[in-house]
Amino acid sequence: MAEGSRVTVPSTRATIVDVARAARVSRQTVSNVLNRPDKVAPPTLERVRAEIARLGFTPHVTAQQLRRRKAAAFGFEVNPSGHAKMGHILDEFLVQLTVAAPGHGSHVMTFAPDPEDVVEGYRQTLATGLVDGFVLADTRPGDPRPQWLLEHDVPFVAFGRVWDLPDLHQWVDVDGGIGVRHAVAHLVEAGYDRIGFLGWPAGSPVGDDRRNGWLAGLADAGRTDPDEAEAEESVQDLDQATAAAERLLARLGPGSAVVCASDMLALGAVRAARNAGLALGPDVGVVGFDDTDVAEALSVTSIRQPIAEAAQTAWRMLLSPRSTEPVLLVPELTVRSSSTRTPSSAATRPHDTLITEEQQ
Amino acid sequence: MAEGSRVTVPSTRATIVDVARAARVSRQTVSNVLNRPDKVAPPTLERVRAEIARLGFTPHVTAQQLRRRKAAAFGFEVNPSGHAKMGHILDEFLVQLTVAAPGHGSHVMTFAPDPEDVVEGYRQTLATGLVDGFVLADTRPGDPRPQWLLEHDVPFVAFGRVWDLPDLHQWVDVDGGIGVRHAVAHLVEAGYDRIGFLGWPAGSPVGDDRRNGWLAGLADAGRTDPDEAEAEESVQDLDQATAAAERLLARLGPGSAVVCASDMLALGAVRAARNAGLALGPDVGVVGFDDTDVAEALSVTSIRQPIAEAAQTAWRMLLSPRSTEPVLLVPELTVRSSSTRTPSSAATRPHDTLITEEQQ
DNA sequence: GGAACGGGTTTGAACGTTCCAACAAATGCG
DNA sequence: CGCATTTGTTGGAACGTTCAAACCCGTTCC
Repeated sequence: MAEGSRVTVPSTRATIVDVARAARVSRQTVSNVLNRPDKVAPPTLERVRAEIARLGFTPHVTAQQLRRRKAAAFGFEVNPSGHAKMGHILDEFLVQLTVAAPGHGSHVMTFAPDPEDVVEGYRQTLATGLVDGFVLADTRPGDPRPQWLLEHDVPFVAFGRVWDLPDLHQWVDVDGGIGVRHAVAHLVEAGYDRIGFLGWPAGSPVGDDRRNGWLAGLADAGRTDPDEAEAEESVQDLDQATAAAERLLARLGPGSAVVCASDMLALGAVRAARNAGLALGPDVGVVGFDDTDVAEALSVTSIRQPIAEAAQTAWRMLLSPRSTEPVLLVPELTVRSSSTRTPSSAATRPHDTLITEEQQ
Repeated sequence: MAEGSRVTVPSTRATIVDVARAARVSRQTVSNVLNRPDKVAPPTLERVRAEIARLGFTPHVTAQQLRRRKAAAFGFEVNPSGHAKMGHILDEFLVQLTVAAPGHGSHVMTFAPDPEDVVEGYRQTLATGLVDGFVLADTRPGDPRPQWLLEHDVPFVAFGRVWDLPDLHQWVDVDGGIGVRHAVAHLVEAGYDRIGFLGWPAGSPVGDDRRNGWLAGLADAGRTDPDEAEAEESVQDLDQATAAAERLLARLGPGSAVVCASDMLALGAVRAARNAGLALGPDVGVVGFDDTDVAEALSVTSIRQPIAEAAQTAWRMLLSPRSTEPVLLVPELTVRSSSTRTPSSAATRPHDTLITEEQQ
């Protein structure tokens, strides 16, 4: 073993053997220091740790992956066309997943979908041994991925409900319905008379969820017969959304408010209010969804999904036994001037702990 | 696919030795089939390939990484707070980087910044052996990362100019200036009289770049004395942006147009036009930057950065020798009704190849 | 006082692949 | 025809780590 004679040139990274030699112990003891410190005698422990620090040794994760036969990494499929789909919620989710990863001793590997077959990208990625499993996002009814992963015994967790498999509990989602419900309560408390809903046509699970939250919110406030609602096909067609919001506001009358299923729809509502010569906040209340930069720029109150918490929950589920329950997180309301009736009440902070006000 | 049909118990994945045994050759020959097919006799090649297909063998990348002493993966630092900074350009860049990765035989690993020290996250990530280098984004003057990576001989490429190291050519960026310049030309051609600029205060490299593009565009059109410009501090404060746009439009007079340094500023310009009772397109032209969903929703013409191409270029630079030149990509203009003076000319497609019209 | 125990440490082997040197057979050359 | 060269293939070793079992030695137990 004359390999490490040249002490001066640290051209190559320090390995566990280098540390072992320096601390006058065997490789395995160094390994134990790192992985089972309780099994090592205190003096030895200290000596080895000193050498680790001195040599700046960091374990070679690739070698660990090979020997341990697990990657401690999970794959996340990015969607190249998803630009307009779920806003940028999924981008933020990926970021938060990455941020939370080290805390769970893991990593995130992104990969692109196979254009041919949905599951093929997953099969390939898994076969490389670079990941132990996957974090799914953008789950939808008819999604073949959960079924396939279950069949092949691949660990995974979904961000979004897994609609087709009621027995599968490995998912986190944000309870949009309760978010809207709280928004309605907030608008009632703020003093708006009637509270309408601007959403998407019935049929989409997410959209229906939010609409039901609106109905529940009205029921909470003792409104037995629902206020008006309008539905828009496209999130992008702002002109139609604006027109729908105009009709909605006309029917609701002055002093009313509109809860929207997205910030883009809220932008339509804001334009409708302007067109009708109504002041945003004092004359008409507007609440959006997702708390995007648009809502921030327009100073529109918006329902914010707790993405960081969702990412944490995802890791917890991934790394814990299958017995977990699904988790529905409660979104928070970022209150801005669009839901403030009077200038004086702008300073009044709601006491509901679920509602936070943005600090400027 | 009878890939792993129950010939034997396929509980464990097929390895290169399994293939070798089945094809009655040595491991090394199988390895050669995969890596240097030219060195293998045709009959053998065919036989081994058949077995590879039959057994559904995929090389274990982790083992390759260890033996080859390279990961064929690059790290990308995600920014948890960057939500509002560069729009969602960086999110899209990460996606496109991931999409292009397999074409270059590589992968992308995301990692979070170390809160303490900027380069520490890079040091750590590199030490694990999980990546060979990095793709930097969001470079700014004074950025310590390029210097450190150079000193430690770590391969990297930057998306965004590397300001402090003029001799470093390992970067791709989008030429915002020429994008604005083309936008000005487009507006001139569309028949707008005076063309203003709504941007950020002087001092930011990106903002100055775009403003200079505006000036260059005016010069192209033979305007020796520049039209009016306004600068806004914050991209988010839409009310101030709107007010600035109102002043700008008032000074420019009817039939003029405004080029904006961001889509959010363009939103301010759109509001200003509405407030002034001017029709967007016929009465006043507006062009935004980044072609976000806001621009799409408002039907605002916007300058789109060629992110997919930037990602491709980044990979090319990473995997080629250091001798490459830096690359400045030319953005495209997505033309919408906000820069169309007359209804008839809406159908007219500009002949400039750099300008594309969105197909609906 | 020998056997059983147990904490602490070491050694051999393995994870799945590629590098490297060696080798056998076929080919070229003088 | 003998020898050098090429072509195709092979086996040993190594990448850096952890698993599994063995080992050493001081205690405890009957």
